[in-house]
Amino acid sequence: MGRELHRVQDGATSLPTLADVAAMAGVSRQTVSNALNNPSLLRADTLERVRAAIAHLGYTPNRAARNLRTKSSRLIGLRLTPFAEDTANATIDRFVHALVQATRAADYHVLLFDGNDPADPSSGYDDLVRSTAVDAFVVTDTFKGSPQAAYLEDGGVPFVAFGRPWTPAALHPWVDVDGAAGTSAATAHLLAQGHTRIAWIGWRKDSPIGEDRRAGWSRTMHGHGLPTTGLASRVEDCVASGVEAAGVLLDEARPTAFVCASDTLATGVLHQLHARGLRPGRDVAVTGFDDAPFAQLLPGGLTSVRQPVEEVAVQVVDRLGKLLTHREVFASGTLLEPTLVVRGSSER
Amino acid sequence: MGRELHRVQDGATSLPTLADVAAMAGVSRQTVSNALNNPSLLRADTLERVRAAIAHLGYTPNRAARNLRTKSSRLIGLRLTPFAEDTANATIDRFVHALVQATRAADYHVLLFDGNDPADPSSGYDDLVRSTAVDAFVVTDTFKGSPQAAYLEDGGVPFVAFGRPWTPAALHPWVDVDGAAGTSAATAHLLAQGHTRIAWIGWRKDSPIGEDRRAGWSRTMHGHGLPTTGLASRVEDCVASGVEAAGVLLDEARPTAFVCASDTLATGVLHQLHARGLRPGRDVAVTGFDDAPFAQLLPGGLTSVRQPVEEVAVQVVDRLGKLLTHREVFASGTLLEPTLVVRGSSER
DNA sequence: CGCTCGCACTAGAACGTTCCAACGGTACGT
DNA sequence: ACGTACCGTTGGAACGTTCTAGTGCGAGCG
Repeated sequence: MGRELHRVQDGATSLPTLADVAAMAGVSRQTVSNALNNPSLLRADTLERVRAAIAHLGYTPNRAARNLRTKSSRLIGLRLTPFAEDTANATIDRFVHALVQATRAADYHVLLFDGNDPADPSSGYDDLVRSTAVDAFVVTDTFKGSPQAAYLEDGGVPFVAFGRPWTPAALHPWVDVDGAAGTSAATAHLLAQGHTRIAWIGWRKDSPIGEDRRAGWSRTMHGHGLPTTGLASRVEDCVASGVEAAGVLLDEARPTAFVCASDTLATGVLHQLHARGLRPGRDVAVTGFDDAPFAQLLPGGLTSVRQPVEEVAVQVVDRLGKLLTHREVFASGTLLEPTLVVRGSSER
Repeated sequence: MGRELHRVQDGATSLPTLADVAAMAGVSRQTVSNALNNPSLLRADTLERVRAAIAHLGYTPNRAARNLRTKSSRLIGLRLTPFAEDTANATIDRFVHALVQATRAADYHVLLFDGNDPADPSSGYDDLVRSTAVDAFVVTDTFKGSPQAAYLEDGGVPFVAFGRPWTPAALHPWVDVDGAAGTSAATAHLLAQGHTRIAWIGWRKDSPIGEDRRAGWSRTMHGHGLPTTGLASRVEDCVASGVEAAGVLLDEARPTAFVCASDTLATGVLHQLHARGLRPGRDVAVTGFDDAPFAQLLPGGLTSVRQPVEEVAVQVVDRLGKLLTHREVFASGTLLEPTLVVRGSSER
C-alpha cells in the first residue's frame, strides 16, 4: 500500500513529486519540503496531514533536484586501486565494507572510482568534485609520498585521510592506527613467551608506515635492554622477500622469533620455516600485521596485529560530517589502537 | 593551466557553467551542450571555439543538473553485505574491484550501499531507485532464494545479476560462472593424477550453487565409470565443518582426494590432514573453489577453481548499458568458464 | 488603540542542465 | 521563381527541489 508508482495516462510510470504531495495535503511545496527537512517548523496537525500524503503517494525526494539546489550530493568518493593478488592485504576491502556501514548512519553513500593511473594523482578526483558528483573524499593511500593529499589540499577539496600525513606541512583531518603500538604489543607478547632474540622483517626505509611499525619493535626491545643489531631486515612487501629475509636472518642471527610488518612477509617466514622443517610457534614464533582472513585459516593460525577498521570508518565519517557542515578545516588527527590477535604461530 | 577555479567577488569559489562557456565562445548554451554530447552537430570551427572556451575555463558539466534533466545518474548500485571474517570468500571483493574498472570504461560509477538487513530485500534498493540516486543495480546474492531479484523484477527496476536465476520464472539478464565446469575440471585433473577415490565436500542441498558444483564432480566421476556412493558430504560453509567432514570421509570411505565447493571447506580438509600428519598433495590431494588470496599463500599452495570476475564485470556492465539504452528487457544470460589453478595441494 | 513581534505558511526565483520548437540561410528539385 | 528540405544554431521551457523574501494573523505591550 502506498508503494505503487503513480501512473500517467500513456501507461508509462512516473514518480510523485513535491507538488503532488502538496496538492494532496492542501499546502505549498515549501511546506512539504519543511515537513521533510525541518519538521519542527510545522504545526502538529499540518505535519500529520503532509506525512499522510507522503505515505499515501509513496513519495521519495528526488536526489538530483535536491543535489542541484543544495550543491551537495551526500556521496563520499573512494578511490579503489586494482585488486592486489599476490599480497595478503585485505585491509582495504575490510575498510570498504566498514565505510559502507558507517556512512549509512550519516545518510551518506560511498561512490567508488578507479585508481588505475597512479601517475596522475588528480585523475578521477578532479572531475568528480568539479562535477559535484561527490561532496568529499576518503583518501587511503597517503603512504606513497601522498601526492593526492597535497593535490586535494591545494584545490580546497574536502577530504579525510585514513593514514597520517607523513609530510610535515599537511593540514587535513586524518584517522590512523598506531602501527608502532601494534608491533610493540607483538614484541612484548613474544618477550613474555620467553623469546629474547626477536628479529624484524619490514619494508624499505622510504615507507613511513614501515618505519613506524619498526619503531614499535625496536623501542620495546631496547626497553627490555635487548639489542637489535643485526636482527632487522628491510625488503619488498612480497612472499618471496619474506622467505629470503627469514633465511638470511636464521643463518646469520639465529632469532627464535620474527615480528613482521605485514601478513605477507609473515607468510614468507612461515614458508621458510616449513622448508627447514621448523614448526611455527614451537620452534620459531612469528607475528604478522593486518590480520588478513588467511591468518586465522592457516593450520595453527598466524598471530597478527588487527587494525580496527570499523572504528576507523566511523571516525572518518564523523570527521567528514563535521568538515562538510561546519566548513572548518582543522587539521586534527586521531590515532587508534590496534589489537594483537594471538594464534598458534606464536605460542608453544 | 585552465584548471583554476573561477573566483567571484567575495572570495568564495564557484565553478564555471554552461552559460559562462557560451558567453566566452559567443554561442548559445545549447550549442555548448551539443559540443559535449553531440559534437557532430556543430560546424568544425564552432566546435573548436567552444572547446577552447571549455579548456580555458576548466569547465566540467554539473552532474546534478544533468541528472535532473535526463533522469539518470550514471550510477550503478551494489549492495555490500558486512565483511565475512570466518570464510575465505574474497570473490565479492575481487568483483567490486573489477566492477569499478569495468564501469569506468562505460562512464558509470559504482555506488555502494548497505545490506545489513537481509530480512527486507527491498531495504535500500527501493529508496535509491525512487530517488533517482542510481540507474540500475548489480545483484550478487541471487543464491538464497533471491528475494531481491523477484522484488526488483516486480518493481520494474533495471538490474543485472551476477549469478543465474535459480527460480524458473525469472526474466532478467544475468552473467554467471559455470561452477559445474570448474569442479569437473578439478575432478578431471585429479583423475589424471591417478586418483580414483575422489570425495566431495559441498554445501547443503538447498543451495543451487552448491548442487551445481557438485554436479560437475559427480558427472565427471560417472563419466569415468567411477562410483560416488558414500563419497559425498554436505555441510555448512565453514572451516570446522570441513574438518569434520574430511575426518568422517577419511575414516569411512578412504578417499585419496577431495574436491571442495569452497576454499573455506578445502581449508578444513587441510587442517584435518595436518592433524593426521598427512601431507597435502603427496598423501591426499585437495582442491578448493574461488581461489582466495590465501590459496596461493599457503605453504605449497591450494589448487582452486578461479572465477573470471573481471570478465563477469565487463559482461555485467555491457548488459547494463544495453538495458539502460534500449530499454529492452531480454532475459538472456551468459555462462563463463572458470579456470583451474593447479598448486601443490593436488600434485605429488 | 496602534505598534511590533513571532508563528505558520506561501509565492516566486534560482540551481545548471537538456528538451523542444523554431529560426535564418543555403541548396535543391520542379 | 517558388516550395521544400536540411543544416547549424538559438531562446525559452522544463526537470524537482530549496532559498529568499515575504504574507496574514494573533498575541503582547506601551
